[in-house]
Amino acid sequence: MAQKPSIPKGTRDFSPQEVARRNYITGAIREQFERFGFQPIETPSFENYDTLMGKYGEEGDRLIFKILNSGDYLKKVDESAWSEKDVVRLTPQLSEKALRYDLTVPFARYVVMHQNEIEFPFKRYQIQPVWRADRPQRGRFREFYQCDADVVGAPGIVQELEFIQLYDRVFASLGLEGVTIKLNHRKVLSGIAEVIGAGDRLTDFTVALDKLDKIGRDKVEAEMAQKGISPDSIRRAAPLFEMQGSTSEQLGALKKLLAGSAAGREGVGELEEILAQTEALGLRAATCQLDVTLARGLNYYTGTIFEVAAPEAVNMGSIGGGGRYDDLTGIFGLNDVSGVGISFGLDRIYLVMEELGLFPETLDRALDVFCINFGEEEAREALKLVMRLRSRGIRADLYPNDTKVGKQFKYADKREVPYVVLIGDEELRAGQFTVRDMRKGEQRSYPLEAWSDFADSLEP
RNA sequence: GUGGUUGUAGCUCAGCUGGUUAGAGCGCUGGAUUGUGGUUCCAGAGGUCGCCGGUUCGAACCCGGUCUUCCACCCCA
Repeated sequence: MAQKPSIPKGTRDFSPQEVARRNYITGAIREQFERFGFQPIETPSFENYDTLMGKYGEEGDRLIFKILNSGDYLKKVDESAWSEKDVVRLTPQLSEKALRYDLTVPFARYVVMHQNEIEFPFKRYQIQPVWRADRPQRGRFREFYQCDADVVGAPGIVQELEFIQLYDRVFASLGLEGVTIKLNHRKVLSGIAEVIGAGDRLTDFTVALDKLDKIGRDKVEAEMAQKGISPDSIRRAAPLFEMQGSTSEQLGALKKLLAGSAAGREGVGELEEILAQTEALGLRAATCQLDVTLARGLNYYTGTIFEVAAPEAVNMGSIGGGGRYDDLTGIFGLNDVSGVGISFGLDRIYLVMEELGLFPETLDRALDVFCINFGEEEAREALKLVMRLRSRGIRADLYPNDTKVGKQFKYADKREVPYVVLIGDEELRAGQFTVRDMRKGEQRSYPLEAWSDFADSLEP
């Protein structure tokens, strides 16, 4: 090892403990996904360059990891692009593949490619890593996992209700309380822009509005003005900044503001219905609330928009998000297929759970029974016992060689093994094995042939 | 992509205005205890001070570059 090895910026190794904890989270998510009727699919870690580029906006294109062509990758480069250092023209000549940036676009591609084999409505889930060439921060990595569930071919608001329930059940099963599911509607946003006379500035308007709780009203108004939204429009948007009170009060204010917009009225109507029915169904761990400043993923969402905020006690951005897109597969040539979906951010949920101390201690235990090795003859008997216990589904192991007993115990202690079995020459002569309960510090013996009594005594 | 920040033993961190042999706690190894971990006591090992270059008689410390960490933007899970 000439140099210290390292891993790329924004990537991580995962220890056994971390993998156990990550599996605990994905296990809970997977279980609920399946319980709600979703089926798993997987897609390649890299896609064709053209499949991904242009799907996430200009910012997204910048953050996509491009894969350099193999072989003589300069062969196809055209001279003028090269001499002008024109990156936009050059990149597609150097790269024909790119790393998956999210799970939604590959899913849309999948649906289009397999449309004749799929039963619609198609409910799929997908738990895979994605890559972004972003600058890392806490809870922001260049390689991270998304856990997505989407439905295509299912119009109407039943799916929206289902997704709120799904979010809630996952967080409830993880013991993660206090998360907030924020809800908004693309048509509400475009309706507002329309009625205040900023319909042509929808994106600038919503991007600025999104920052309201972060930078405050004055700065939001300043940003809107700076983006070319007229003072009159900003003045007419005033009710938005003053929205307070109960959900029904907010909905009332929205309805009033949006009276002149058909799309806006439709959006408010859907939100009202979703909120009312969610109220009726009830939630276990999360709360659901209307948030008109929520403006994510404008590039493709066309209906409901979701974002999940971590509990307030934890400083972490969103731990999930999603929404409805009426025509996502349209970009791949399949029109009029409606989709709606949500995503869980595994890596961020991990950080939140760690900070709140929500991981069960039993996750750190990889062995139930551990046998001390006293030598060849004793080890043969121990191995026989180990195999019997394993056949009963008990995680059992034998120390590989007969080093000092103290050292073997220390190893068992570090591994947090609850039961240590001793088969030394004393036990061998008596035809017994001794079990030490490491937590209680008590020991008892069983006849060798009564191993199943011991197995029965272990908690399932 | 912009601005800032961090890096010293396996881990968490000290290290004065630049001064000779870089420290602590925890962990690790051995012993007290050759069939008993988690407590205690004793001893020991372990460091190109992120990396490259510069200033200086002399650099962990100052300067430049680079990598990394974290933070604020941008954006987002």
